[in-house]
Amino acid sequence: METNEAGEAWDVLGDRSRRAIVTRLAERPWAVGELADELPISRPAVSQHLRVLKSAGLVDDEVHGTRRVYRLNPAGVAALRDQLDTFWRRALAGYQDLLPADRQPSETEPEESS
Amino acid sequence: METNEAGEAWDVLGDRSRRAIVTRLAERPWAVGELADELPISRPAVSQHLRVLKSAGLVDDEVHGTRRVYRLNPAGVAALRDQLDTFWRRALAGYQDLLPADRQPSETEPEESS
DNA sequence: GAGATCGGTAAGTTGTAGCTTACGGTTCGT
DNA sequence: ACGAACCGTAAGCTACAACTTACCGATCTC
Repeated sequence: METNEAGEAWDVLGDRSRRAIVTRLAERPWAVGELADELPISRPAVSQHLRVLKSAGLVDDEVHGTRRVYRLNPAGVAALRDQLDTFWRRALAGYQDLLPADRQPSETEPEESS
Repeated sequence: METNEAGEAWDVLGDRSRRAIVTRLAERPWAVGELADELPISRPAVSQHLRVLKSAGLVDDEVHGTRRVYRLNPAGVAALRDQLDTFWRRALAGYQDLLPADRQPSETEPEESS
C-alpha cells in the first residue's frame, strides 16, 4: 500500500487553505497575523494549519519578540514533492512517457488501437 | 488565486479511495465489480468515485455486455499532472532547484549547504 | 421469456476536517 | 508594573464528502 507514506503528502496539500499558505510562504516569511489578514479565515485557523504544515516538516517557525514568523522548509518541501513523485511513478508505471517534465524528443504517443 | 484550475487536481486525487482506484487502473482495465472486490468499500461507492474520475477526464469507460470496463485516460492523466506541476512551479517559484525530476544541467545550481 | 448478472442512481446517514469563539500565556513598550 | 500586541490551545459547532442500503434498467444466458 502506498497510502502510508505518500498519503500524508496528499492530505497535507489537499486543503485549499494550506495550499494558499504555502503559496504565500514561498514568496517570503510571514507572521501568523499577516497570513490571517490575507486569507479569508481567522487567525486560529491559520495557526492550526501551520501546526499541520510544521508537523509535516513543510515549514519552520522563528520567534521574533511576540511575533512568530513562519517560512518554508526547503528540505521538507523537497521531501513532499518526492512523495508525490513516487506516487506518480509507482501508480502510473506504464505511463511514464506522459510525464510532462520528462518528455523525450521522440513524440511516440501510445495510441490504443481498439 | 490558483485554486480554480489546479484545485480540481488536488480535490480529485485528494481522496484515498480514488488514488487506490487510479493505482489499480494503471495496471490494467478493471470492471466496477472487480474494483469493489479489491477495495474495502461497496460497489456503489466505487461507482461514485469512478464518476468523479471520469468527469475529471482521468478515466474512460467501455461497455462489454453487462460489464463496464474502466481504463485510465492517458491524456487526462497527463493534464492532471500538468496541473499539479503548475502548482509546484508557481507556488514554489523560488525553490525550483529542489524539484527532483526537473534538474536542468544548464541552470546554475545553488547547492544547499546543509 | 424468465432468471441472473452487472452497474448506475437516489436517498439517507455518519464521521470528520475545518472553522469560530473564548481563553490563557508570553513578550514588548512605556 | 501595567496594558497592549501577538499567538497557541481548548471546546464546540457545522458543513460536506464519503459511504451504505435500496431500487431500477440493461444485457446476457438458457
